[in-house]
Amino acid sequence: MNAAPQFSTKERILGAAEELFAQQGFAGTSLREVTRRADVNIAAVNYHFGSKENLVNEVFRRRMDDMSARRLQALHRAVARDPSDLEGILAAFIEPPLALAIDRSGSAFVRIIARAYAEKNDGLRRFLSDNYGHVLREFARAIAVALPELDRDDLYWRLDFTAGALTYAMADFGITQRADGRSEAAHCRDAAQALIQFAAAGLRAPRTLRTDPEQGLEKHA
Amino acid sequence: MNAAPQFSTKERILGAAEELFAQQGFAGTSLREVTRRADVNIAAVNYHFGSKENLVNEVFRRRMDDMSARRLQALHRAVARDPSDLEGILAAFIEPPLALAIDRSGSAFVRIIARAYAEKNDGLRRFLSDNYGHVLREFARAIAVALPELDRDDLYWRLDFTAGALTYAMADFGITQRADGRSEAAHCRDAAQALIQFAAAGLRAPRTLRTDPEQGLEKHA
DNA sequence: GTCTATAGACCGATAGAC
DNA sequence: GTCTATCGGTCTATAGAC
Repeated sequence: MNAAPQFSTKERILGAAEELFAQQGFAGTSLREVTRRADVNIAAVNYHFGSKENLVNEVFRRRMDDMSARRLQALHRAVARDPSDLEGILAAFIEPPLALAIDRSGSAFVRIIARAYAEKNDGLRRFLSDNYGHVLREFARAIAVALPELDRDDLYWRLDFTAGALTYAMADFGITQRADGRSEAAHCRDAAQALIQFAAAGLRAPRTLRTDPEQGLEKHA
Repeated sequence: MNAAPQFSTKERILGAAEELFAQQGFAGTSLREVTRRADVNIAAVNYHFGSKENLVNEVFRRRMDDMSARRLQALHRAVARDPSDLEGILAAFIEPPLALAIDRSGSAFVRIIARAYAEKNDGLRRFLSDNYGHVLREFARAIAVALPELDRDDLYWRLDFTAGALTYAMADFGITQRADGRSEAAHCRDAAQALIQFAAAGLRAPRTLRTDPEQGLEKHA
């Protein structure tokens, strides 16, 4: 279960931190646990990363840079092929993170992403928004081109819904369980296919009618 | 910012815990912070709740019982009116939590739900599944009746996606910001309307075609 | 770069007086 | 039911030897 010893101290710390953060969250994981699993001295983490917060950021950077590049590359390929191919755009958004989930080395990371969204007030969220917000904005632009009739508010809402569904599916929450005969890889492909189908239909839905500001949800208690 | 002093010690602890858990997570919040904000003695939390874990459970129970009852009541009303009214079923699922988000007293709680889904390995998840899992199963049954053509796997996937989108929207992650002129209540109604429209279209999408197990997502590195 | 040792603070939980 | 005081343990971070 421990990180392989042929990697550098720094790499071993990153790997151990990724697994533990995925299992227990950031606040719920101590540096002592991390260094114990990585089989390095407790002082090494401060030598290599300076602080726990910076270690968290570096755990993200190691995977996110690659994942964002894969998403944008797939997006540009899909748009060059056919700018109105909504399914192609969605596949570019959805498949790279789910492909990462197949790897043993990346499966912990996708659960970390879900945790990051729940840890709302951290510097981590600013770090993610600053460093990777442009990816989401580029997808929003491509979808606006593919669906020119789509209302701007609906576009943003629905892109958020898609991201939420993806995050949720990646973290394998929920009631859908992998069938016994189906491999992990096949399960992820099923998820990607199902989500592309679901999100494409949702994005193509008729414009949402806004209710009168006076009425609507009943406020209770 | 502190809880009003006319409430009992127990209520004040619950209220303070709810706000802090929403902001900082469960592991990230200490009982000392909770009792400081509630303006009660540190020993009171163990007297009234026994342990931190049990306090977490009670924070949930206080809101979840009511929310689940509202969801099921709305579901039964919608199904009695028209068993094929998918939008009505979805409204029964989506509106009670978003209505809770409007209340000042409940807005922290909806963010806690998102945290609960991210805190994967706790007893909390078992607690939620044991106590409230039947609600989700009842919605699955109603949707299966409303959409008899819908494939069983697709139903479960798409219900998960809807729950993920709802969780994400409630916690106001994502890029959709409330417009300056729009009230919090109107914003929540917008979210509910947009999500019902999105999820209904997604659920009505054609059956997802499963790929051949041999091909699919490229496994990388 | 890696170690030991420790500072300085905070944690959850409890005992026991009132 | 509420308080003070405290136990035994944890934590992040750092100083300084090697």
